[in-house]
Amino acid sequence: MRVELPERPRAEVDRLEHAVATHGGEVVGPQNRGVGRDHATTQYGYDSHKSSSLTTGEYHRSVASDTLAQVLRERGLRLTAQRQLVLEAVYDLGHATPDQVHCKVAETAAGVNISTVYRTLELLEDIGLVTHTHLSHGAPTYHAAAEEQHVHLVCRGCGRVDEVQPSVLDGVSDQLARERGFTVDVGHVSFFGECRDCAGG
Amino acid sequence: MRVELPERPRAEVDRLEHAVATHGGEVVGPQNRGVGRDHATTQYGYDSHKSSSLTTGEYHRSVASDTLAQVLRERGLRLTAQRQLVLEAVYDLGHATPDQVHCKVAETAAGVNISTVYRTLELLEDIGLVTHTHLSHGAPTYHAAAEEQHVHLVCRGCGRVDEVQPSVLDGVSDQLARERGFTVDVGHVSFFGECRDCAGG
DNA sequence: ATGTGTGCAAAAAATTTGCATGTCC
DNA sequence: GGACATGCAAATTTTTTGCACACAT
Repeated sequence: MRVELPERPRAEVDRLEHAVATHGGEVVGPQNRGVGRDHATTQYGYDSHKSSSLTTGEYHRSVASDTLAQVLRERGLRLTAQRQLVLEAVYDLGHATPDQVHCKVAETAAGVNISTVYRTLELLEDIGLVTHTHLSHGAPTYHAAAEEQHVHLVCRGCGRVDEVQPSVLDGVSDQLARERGFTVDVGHVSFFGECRDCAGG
Repeated sequence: MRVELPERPRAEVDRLEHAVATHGGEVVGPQNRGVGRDHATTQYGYDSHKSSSLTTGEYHRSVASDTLAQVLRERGLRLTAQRQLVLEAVYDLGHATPDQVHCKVAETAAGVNISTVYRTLELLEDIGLVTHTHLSHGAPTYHAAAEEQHVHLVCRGCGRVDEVQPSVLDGVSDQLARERGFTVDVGHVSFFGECRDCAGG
């Protein structure tokens, strides 16, 4: 199922190169470039998926690229294609497990390793660009540490994750602050329940 | 660190026996009872920890025993010492990972297997006696599916989990129901943030 | 040029499953 | 007595880590 890096996808690479604002060489496709397959394992590869409509993902992405580059530079860290791809994936997916992020990234760059995804998610969280929560079951899900915070509505029926303005919590958070001295982090609230569609059934 | 089943702890076993309302034989301490240690692995064992003050845990526990026995019977399932111990552990711990539950159970019955804990937690959740959520980081935490539901206040600073009446959500849940048709499960809400003590620092 | 990041493989941790045996009803 | 649970071990799955090599700066 993996792509062998037959060719580099222009659109994607171009954007990356631009974002990195660097030399004109190869941005991605690291090790063993020319090597056929020395030891059976697949190396870096590309694929030409990725539809480019002007989704909110797109918007976030470009903003993110700048922010990412900037924040990394500040901390003496490096901007790599993998890091950008992981960040984009998180923005695109909205809420995703490390594994889902990996799959998403793999659509574009098949060779990116899962451990890199883990390491990168951790880094991005450190930096403050993404956060992780635990929606419903199992694995942790990562999502953008959006400037505009939102409250999650997780449906137990269909698993959909919807969002609403954190302002719905104004009353509650005031009350909790007053009565308990507890400051609610409204950017990390999830309500579980049943959505309209599932309730109808 | 494991206890070898030198003797059975009276207090605990008594309660179990009573709850099970069964014969007067051994309630716990299954396989290899008399066997010294045939194959290196520790078998069932007991310990005499467990302080018995009248905590809310105690209260929950007795109520739970009845409920558990009853619900199990209804579904043609069996009441076992393991199941009771796991349930008690969940009540006592408040919020705990499968591993923590296992440790707690092990304080009383050292031989209970971790896989039994997993299986039992799943069963208890099925039955509706416990629920699991994902507080802050890492692993899932199980807690009693209390009759009186409550909202969790999880402090990111000290990790403390406080609880408040779900009534604080009345406004929000009404609003969400009206505007989004989303029915909030108020028994499973967690707010993350900073508690009074940590905010002071 | 050089220190950082990545892929890879293996280790560690967490969770699940099959099976033989023991036990609840 | 018979079905159901449990312990145990092994299989899976998820996450972490050590290392050598490549690459961003």
